[in-house]
Amino acid sequence: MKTAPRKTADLSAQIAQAIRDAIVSGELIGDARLPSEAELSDQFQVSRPTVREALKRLAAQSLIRTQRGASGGAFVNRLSFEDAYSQQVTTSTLLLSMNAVSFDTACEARYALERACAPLSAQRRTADQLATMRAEIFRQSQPGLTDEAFCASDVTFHRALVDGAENPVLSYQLAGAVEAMQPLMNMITFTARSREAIIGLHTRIVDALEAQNADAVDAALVDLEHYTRQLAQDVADRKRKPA
Amino acid sequence: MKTAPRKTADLSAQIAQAIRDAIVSGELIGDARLPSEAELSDQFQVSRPTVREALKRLAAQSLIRTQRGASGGAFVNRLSFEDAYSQQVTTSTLLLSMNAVSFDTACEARYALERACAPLSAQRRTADQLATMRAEIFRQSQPGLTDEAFCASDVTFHRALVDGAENPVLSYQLAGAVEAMQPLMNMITFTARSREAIIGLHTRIVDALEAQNADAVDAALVDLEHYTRQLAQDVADRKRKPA
DNA sequence: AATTTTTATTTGTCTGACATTTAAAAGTCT
DNA sequence: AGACTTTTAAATGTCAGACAAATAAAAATT
Repeated sequence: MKTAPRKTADLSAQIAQAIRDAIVSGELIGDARLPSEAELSDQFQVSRPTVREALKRLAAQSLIRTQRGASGGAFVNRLSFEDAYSQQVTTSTLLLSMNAVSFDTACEARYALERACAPLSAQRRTADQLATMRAEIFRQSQPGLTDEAFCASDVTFHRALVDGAENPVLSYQLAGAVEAMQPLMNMITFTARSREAIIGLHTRIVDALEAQNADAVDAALVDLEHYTRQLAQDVADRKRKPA
Repeated sequence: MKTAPRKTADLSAQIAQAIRDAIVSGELIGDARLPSEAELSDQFQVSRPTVREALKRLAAQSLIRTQRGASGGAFVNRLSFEDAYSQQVTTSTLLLSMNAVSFDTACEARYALERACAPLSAQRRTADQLATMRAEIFRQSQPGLTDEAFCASDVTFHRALVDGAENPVLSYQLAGAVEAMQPLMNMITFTARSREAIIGLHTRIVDALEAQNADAVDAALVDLEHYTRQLAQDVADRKRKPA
């Protein structure tokens, strides 16, 4: 019999967890300096390399940063929205690419979340954000644009839509959903006609936002979702039964 | 003049990034075995401790796992929803606690996202999820429940609501928004009367879900958001001008 | 007083060793 | 031959001690 897996974690993992707990519980406040590696070795009764492995684990999560030199050391990071945002994007991207999430599932999630932002965006969008969106629409209408560039512009457009809600927590949460879709979107080849259709829907969205008409934004997003899923469906069909 | 900050990253960070890129780009596929630490030392021309620090960084992001023993080594992790989920929760929790996000901002984001799930949940919720929600409502009605236990039950209730959408990507994205709010919610003291009101709203939500009435779910969520924000407002007022 | 030099501290990196775990190979017995 | 035990080799985990490099503070110099 194997009595419980006995998951004795590595020392470095244990130490990382102990420090992480201290940070999460507020025992170690932002910008506080941790003891030096030598002191931590003493405290935890392990060697310095082991302590260092623990610290690198925390650094990988943006929980601490390190500085060399006198009065240097490891400091508790005041997690910025940017840091959290980029972590969110890489995690989401990997999750979508490695877990074989269907395009429909990802797409459904993305548009459900985006529609959640729409009413707030319609209410609060700034002139600046409207300008960004119109600029991206213009870019999307340029002939000779690669599919990748079209997708990248699409991401920028939708990020502006999300940012319009003027809620950093929403922007952060949505970052993953929107950007992680990009690799999936890149599998679609956009014909001139489909680009035109998307640009038309984007224009409807901006116009509705400018008019602060939340219902119209929602309706346009619903149409855009359907159209996007239809495009993906066509790609799948064509693959199954090529010309 | 300082020409560009010259952020020469640590060797371990560079190596971690190189391997990360290989994973993200699909060059290293899931469950693939990385070269041994000794081989990596050779390839990157650094010492083994440096390689190990790099590997620990990747392990902290659940990108790899390591196994000791003969045919052991570092393997590319097939990122599971659970892993991504827990990372999402810790990042979100830290972000909310360290960035002094206002209760209103967090609450607005949370309910906006939850309402995004509501229509899908109303359509797809299983009997199992409804039962979970009703069980939590019953637990919430028990007298003598601590505020913390009440909050925890609240989280379980809302997670069931989100899971009802039967979209793992949505569940993953929402995990952070819902669970990260818990520390903020814990600052609220729930009177018998406010608990009763919340339980009433929860019941409205479950009933509407059971009836597959999306609009009614949405309306109940709107009411719940307003009520929650009112409670937080009361706490803030009471603190400013105590009895 | 301002500038330069020195010094001490701390992280970054290396070398080499040993401990521990684990799967596979080799050996042994029935 | 087949099942069991023992040995072995490969890999990660951990340690100790050293030196390099960066950096801020202290000391010395102009």
